[in-house]
Formats: sequence, structure tokens, C-alpha cells
Amino acid sequence: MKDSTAHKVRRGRRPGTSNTRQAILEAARARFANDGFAATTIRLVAADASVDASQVMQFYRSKDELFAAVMAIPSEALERFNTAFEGPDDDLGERVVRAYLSAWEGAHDVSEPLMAMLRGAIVNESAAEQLRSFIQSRLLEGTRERTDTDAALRAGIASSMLVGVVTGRQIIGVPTLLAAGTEELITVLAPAIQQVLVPQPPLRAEPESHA
Amino acid sequence: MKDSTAHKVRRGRRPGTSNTRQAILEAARARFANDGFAATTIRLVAADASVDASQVMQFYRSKDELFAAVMAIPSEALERFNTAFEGPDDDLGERVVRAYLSAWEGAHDVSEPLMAMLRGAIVNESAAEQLRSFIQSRLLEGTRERTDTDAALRAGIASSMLVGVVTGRQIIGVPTLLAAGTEELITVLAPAIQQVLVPQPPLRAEPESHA
DNA sequence: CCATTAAATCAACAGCTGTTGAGAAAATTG
DNA sequence: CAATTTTCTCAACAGCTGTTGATTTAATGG
Repeated sequence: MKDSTAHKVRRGRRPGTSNTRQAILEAARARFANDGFAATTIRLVAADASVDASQVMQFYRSKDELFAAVMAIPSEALERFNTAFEGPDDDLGERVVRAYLSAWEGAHDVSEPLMAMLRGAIVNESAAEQLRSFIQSRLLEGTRERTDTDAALRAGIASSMLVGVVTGRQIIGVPTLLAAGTEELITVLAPAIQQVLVPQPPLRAEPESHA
Repeated sequence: MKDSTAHKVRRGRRPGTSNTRQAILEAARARFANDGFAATTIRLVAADASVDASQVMQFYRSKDELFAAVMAIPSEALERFNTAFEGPDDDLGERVVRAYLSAWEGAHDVSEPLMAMLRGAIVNESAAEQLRSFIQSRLLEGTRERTDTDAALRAGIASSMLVGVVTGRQIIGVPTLLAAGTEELITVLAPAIQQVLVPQPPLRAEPESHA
């Protein structure tokens, strides 16, 4: 080897001196969330960010990698889920519902990656895989060794249900869901999710003694 | 007028003599359901139906009209929803859940149009509109003047929830949901949907006396 | 000023897309 | 047979797509 003490002092222009990379990412995030994967073109993203299309390709090497970059969920959104499960079982349903709704319908920089992921999961297999593991891991962490072995199933069902409601509101645009306020929504959702996550003890006669 | 008795006796080849039109529709239905709107190309549909691409354009004048034709839901699927609401309230949840699951996960010629509609609703606005009215009308018909004025909201929520679960199973492919059998799924879903559609009378102490 | 490194622009490519038009083949009637 | 109507085939178009390479500009240090 040659001399090892500070002989390569990094000459030339420094990377990341402009905010272009960030601008591209934000433009892509909005496009993917609002228009979906297929309808989002490199040229459109580039135009939104006031940049040449080939610039997008230089930073993110392909459309798929750009999409993957958008999929990187802000940790803030994830943290809300972790804290939602701490505490008593009594209002677990409501806490989970609130955590979900605030994550999906909150500030743009929080909800847009989730929205983009959901839309993308329909058409893009890699997006489906990420959403899959996202749903799997989050709610599971909360319900682990809570009731029994089907805790995972109940977590998955609750998660899918809530994603379904969000989809109905945000993507499909079901009028009734849009008309309802968030609190009104929670009033109906919370007991149902509670029912799924913490199944009620048998109210009436349970057919368990025989067979 | 001229002579009205059989003076234009329709000469030439009769329309609809081949099953091509039907073959195209079925191929398109499968493609739209499995690959989504964007990934479904006229040429692919044509190849599936062993037909030239321009033939698809002759029967259905554009890709959008072909999609609209696929969206025409078989009346069979719709009828199941109407009958699901007749009967007592006690097991309304379970009946609705069964109706939904059988419609979305049943035979291909029944579930594929629904699947195509769901996938399409994410990217295609006209598909979203149809799915919207579909969700609105069906469950509403069953819960009309059942509890109170928010019956529509409860119906919409229940519907979105179930669509969410179906999406989780069929499209996203959440492992936990896939691993569970249909009956196991119903066991968890039914009480929750019941809770949404027919809200339980307060089980424990209800904070209603004061405030 | 020169060298180096990254950012940004420009023009172009091959491929696929929905769509169109001309025409051949098939079916049906006189 | 000829006439007519529909089904089907073939070739091609203009447009958009993701992507690439060459080149220029900007920033930084010797």
C-alpha cells in the first residue's frame, strides 16, 4: 500500500449539495399515493420536481427503486402502532382504531407513503410483500401471547378490516364513510375491533362440554 | 310507408355465430381480476382468447369499454346479498359474512368480476364509481330502517371491513389470513360484523347515567 | 488555473401501448 | 352462382414508456 495517513482528502463537489433528491422523492411519493404505480411516470415525477427525467434515473436507478424508496415508511408512523398496545385490554380496540386512522389519514408526509404502499400493493408484487410484512409485524407485536395461538389471525383480521375501511374512505370514496366524522367512525369501529382482538367471554351457552 | 310485411329479410352472416365474443370477455375478466387494469393489455387478452387484437377492438370498441363489460356483475352474485338479510337479527353477522365470502371467494365466474372490480377501483375511476354504488346499495337494502339513521354508516363500515379482509387474503396475500380456513375466519368475523350491524346493548356498566 | 467529483441537461434508443384501416374468409340469402 | 353481412387476419401508425449515453455546468480543493 501507499501512504495511509490522510492522503485522499475528498476533492471535488460534495454529493447532496442540492435538495433535488428530496424534491424528487416527495414528488414521487405524492404521485404514487394519488395516481398509483402504473399511472406514475418518471417524466411526471421529474416535471413535478422541476427536474429532467434522467436526473430521476441517476439518483434512483429505476422506477422500481424509486418506488422502493417511497415505500420506506417514516418511523413516526410505525412508532404509533407500538405504543397503541401498551395498557389495559379494556379499550384496546379504540386505541388500535385511533392509531390506524391517524396513521392513514394524518399529515401527508405520514399517510402518503402508506397510501402509496396500499395502492401499489394492488399492482406491484414487491409492494404487496412489504405491505404484507407491515401488517403482519405491527399488530402481531401487540397481541403476542395475549389470548392464544390464533392471536396472529385475529391481529391480521383486525388489520385488514381497518385497512378496508381506510380504503373505502380514501380510495374508493364510499359516500357514507366520507360523510361520517372520525369520531363517529371510531364509535362504530372500536367495539368491533375490540371484539376481534379480545374475544368476549361466551355470553350465552357455549357448546363446549360435549364432543 | 312502404310494404310492411317482410320486405327486408336480413341477408348475410348473422352476428354472434361464434363464441369469440364470449371467449374475449372471459379472458379479459381473468386478466383484469388477476393482473389489474394497467397490466392487462389488449394483446394479452386477445392471445388468451386465441384471437387477433383488432378483433377485441371490433367487439368492444376500446379498452375502457371492455373493462366496463367485465364490470357487469352477474346477477347471481347480487342475489345472494339480498337473501342474506332475511331472517332474525341474532345471526345477521354470520349470514352477511358468509354471503360476502362466498361471493368473493366462490366460483371463478362469480368472484372474478368482483375481483376485477376491486382491483380496477384502485386505478380506474369508473370502476371505483361502480364499486362505490355496489357497496352502497347492497348492504343498505338489508339494514334499511333497522336500527336508526346511522344504519347506512354501519352497513358501509361492515362492507368495507369485509372487503378489506378479502383484499388481505386474495390480493395482498397476508399469510395469516391465507392459513386460516374459511370457517375459522367466520368464527372471528361474524361477531365483529354482528357488533357493527346490530350494536350490542351495553354488556357492562354504561357511563350513560351521568354527564 | 487545473483537477476532480457530482449535479444537471439534451437527445435519442428500443419496446410496448391502444388503435386504425384494408382486406380476406366465412356464413347466410336470393 | 352473386350479394350481403359479419368475423377474422395482417400490417402499420403515432404516442408514450423506462432507460441510456454524451455532454455541460456547478461546486470543491490543490
